[in-house]
Amino acid sequence: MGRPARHHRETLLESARDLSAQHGPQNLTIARVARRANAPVGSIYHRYKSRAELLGAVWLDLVETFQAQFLACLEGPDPAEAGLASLRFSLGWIAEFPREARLLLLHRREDFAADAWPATYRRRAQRLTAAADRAMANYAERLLGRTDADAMRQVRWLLVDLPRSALRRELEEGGASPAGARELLMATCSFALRRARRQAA
Amino acid sequence: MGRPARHHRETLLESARDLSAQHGPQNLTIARVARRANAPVGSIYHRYKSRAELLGAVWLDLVETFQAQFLACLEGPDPAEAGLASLRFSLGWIAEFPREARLLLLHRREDFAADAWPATYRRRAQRLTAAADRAMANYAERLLGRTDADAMRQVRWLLVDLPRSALRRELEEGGASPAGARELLMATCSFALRRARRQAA
DNA sequence: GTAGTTTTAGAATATATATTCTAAAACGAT
DNA sequence: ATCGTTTTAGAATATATATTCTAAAACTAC
Repeated sequence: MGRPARHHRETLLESARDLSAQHGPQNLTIARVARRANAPVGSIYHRYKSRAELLGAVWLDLVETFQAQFLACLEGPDPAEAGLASLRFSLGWIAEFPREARLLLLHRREDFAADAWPATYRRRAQRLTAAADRAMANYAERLLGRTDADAMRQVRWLLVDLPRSALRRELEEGGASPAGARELLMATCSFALRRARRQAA
Repeated sequence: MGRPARHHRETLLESARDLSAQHGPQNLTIARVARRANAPVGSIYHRYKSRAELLGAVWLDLVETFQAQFLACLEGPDPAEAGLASLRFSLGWIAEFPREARLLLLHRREDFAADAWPATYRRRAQRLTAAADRAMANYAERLLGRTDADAMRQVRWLLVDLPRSALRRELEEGGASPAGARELLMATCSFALRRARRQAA
């Protein structure tokens, strides 16, 4: 069976995730991961073919678990209410996993060396965007009754960008938002969703 | 007077700005700037002490000119209307200077090597944030009648983050937003500003 | 023309970091 | 115990890029 492993994929991934959250994925170095995990660099390359693959694993793992739950929120019967549910889910998620949230909200896919990913990772990423596109189109059809470019854009803004703008600041400032700020966010999203639907009708 | 200069601060800065907008400031290399400007690297170091100083000049120039105009929009008599005016200004600005807008919207100050800036640059940056803080506090007082942490947060979200969420997508998708998306943005911001004021009263 | 100055020009150097490589350790099976 | 295998361990290598350095060019003033 060979020499027993002291350093496993999962623990190395955790070190990489923590360090990426702390210093940003661009500044992740293999040497740092090694130091944090008390592992030699050789062991890291034994588990991951390259830095790009390690960073890709961080990103894909995170996005796959987050996105699945996020999109599930959109399935509710009333689209406007479902949109708010997805926002509530996000708020809860970043409270529960602040480190992971930093990674998703404060950095972009390219910061995780996406242009050097192996083919399998590219396929995983494509599946993610395909699933998101499907869900967005489905949601657009239900909220606005159409799925043209304009509709997709509105939906993406309503569900992704608008909430993200508030969550970002929540993270950068540290603690959870005060009551007033959160109320304002919810009310605004609620208004925007209902107005979009009203205009469509 | 010495040998006449073929490469001036300003033209080198332009090259750096264009390349940063195209490939991201993190990926700006001195060699690339040299090639783009048809200048030897020595001439670049003759004008700028370091890569950090060059990137800092890109960022500071941009933010100083943008922020001054942006904050001026907030001076109007009716705070809610002034907030919308600042949004209109931003929309016009990114239509007029799409390359520069990429830099401001898609990247953060740290991406411009802010941690290695010389003291003079740090001071310029401090002046910028001080001016922004003053303007935000002043605006918060006018819109909400208070300037505590909660109020500041709401104002920052209303004036900065919320608009930015839409402008970001506008840039990433290329062309200007379709009519529906822009209407939705304006209506939402208008609602949010007025609701914040209403709640405060 | 000579001296002084600024700028060009790009080669040489330094440094950081990803990646590879060699040797040995630690196990199971025979 | 020996062999085959997996993993550790970290030194050696490769590469990219910022920065420095030396020489010369191109001007002005005298």
